[in-house]
Amino acid sequence: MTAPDRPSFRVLKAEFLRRIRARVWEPGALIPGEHELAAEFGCARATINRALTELADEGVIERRRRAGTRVKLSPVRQARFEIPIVRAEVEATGAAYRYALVSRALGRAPDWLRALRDLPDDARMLHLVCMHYADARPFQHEERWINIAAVPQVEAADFGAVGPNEWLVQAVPFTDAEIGFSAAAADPRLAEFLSVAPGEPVMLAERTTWLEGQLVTHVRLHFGRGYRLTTRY
Amino acid sequence: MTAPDRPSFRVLKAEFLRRIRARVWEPGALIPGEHELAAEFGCARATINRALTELADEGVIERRRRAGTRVKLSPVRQARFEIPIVRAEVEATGAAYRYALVSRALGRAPDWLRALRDLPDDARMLHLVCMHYADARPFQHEERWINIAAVPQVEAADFGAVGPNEWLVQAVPFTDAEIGFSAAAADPRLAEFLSVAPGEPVMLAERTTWLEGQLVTHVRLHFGRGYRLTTRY
DNA sequence: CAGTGGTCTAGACCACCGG
DNA sequence: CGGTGGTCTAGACCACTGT
Repeated sequence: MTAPDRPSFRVLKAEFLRRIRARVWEPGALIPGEHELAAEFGCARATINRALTELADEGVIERRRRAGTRVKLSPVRQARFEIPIVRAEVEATGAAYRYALVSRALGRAPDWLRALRDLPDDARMLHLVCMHYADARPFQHEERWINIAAVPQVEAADFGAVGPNEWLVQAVPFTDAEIGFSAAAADPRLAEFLSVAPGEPVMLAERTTWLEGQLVTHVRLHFGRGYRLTTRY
Repeated sequence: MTAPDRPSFRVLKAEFLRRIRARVWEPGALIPGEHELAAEFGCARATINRALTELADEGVIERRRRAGTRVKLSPVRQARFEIPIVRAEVEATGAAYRYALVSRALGRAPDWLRALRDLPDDARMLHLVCMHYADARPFQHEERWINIAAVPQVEAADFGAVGPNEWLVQAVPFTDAEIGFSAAAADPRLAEFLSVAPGEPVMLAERTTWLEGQLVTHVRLHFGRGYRLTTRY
């Protein structure tokens, strides 16, 4: 007989998951408290807590003070997608990345954007349109507004060589963001940029980012044919 | 003067993020070790560790034993999307959920699926087509294959009342999964199901799930007009 | 108001890995 | 080899909330 080691939190997580899968702990049921589990496994409560906290974070169980821990009835599965900068995304496919600036203009925020993000009437924005290519193939069309009040130094950047995405990442890193993906039809202008047929379906990502509550940028990204957002979970 | 409280790990996370944003800790640079930070903030090393571990988990910093902790050069931002079951997704919008089975048939796996997921030639599958509605509006068209070898009891289910998604979640919970989103054009048959124009862009999700390495199910989900996958991060 | 989970501590041991 | 982060412990205090 080998004396069983004290279990690590990974072992505990796996065991708890096994019990849930095996219906030892049924959906909706209360599972034993942390003290009880610590006694059962002969480990510290903190170790049990770490395992359960991570399972809760993953959406498998639900924990509430006083009420205890329950197996979720309908587990909310979560998928994590990495949102890299375009250059990295293109280069990861083995293709050469090329960037081109289409237009650059200063002006007021368009009405829809002011309404969407609650901007002042006179908010000055830098409006950029650019293209990203994988080898010679159009990869992504980018239309972006940057809030000059939030990033004053952007006026000095010309974006001829470096794309606004990369520029912003190094100038204003680690912002809060909201992103949405949908399917859109390529209008004739966009179709030409992306070398697709007019009306062809393309993936559209819209992202807004803030720093300390102030809008930094809003961008509409249309992807070329065949783009697929994928992950395991 | 009030004596400053010992900082919580949340406070520490915020402070570390502030230092990174403010370039006190520059991209690529080594940050102080845990012992040093614990001394600076007058708290336990475990508290520092929790804050840094979470930041590493979020892709902001990179940690390696012996080498220390560095601010990531190109932060890989991650977005988390919740993947609920259809019923919950529809009901969350305030609409009434309705489900309808279109067809149910036993047979072999189609060639493309056998090739895609490396199934044996004679793998027997249950093929299902069904629709999900939000009030009277088509919400999602579902075409699914279920591996009978993995879920033998599926042969007894008729799916007239309960959709295969919900049935599987309660029969085979917590599987591994791969999911991909793309934009597709509605073919005439699909367009009719979804009440969209033929050729209109719709979001397509393809998901494959396994249990202990064995394929459980593969499903193609086409969403109705206006579907949007969205999150903050 | 009592019992649950959430957090922190001070210390310890150890795996890893760069020099 | 030695210093870093990774993990665990035994205990403590506390916030929250169901009864």
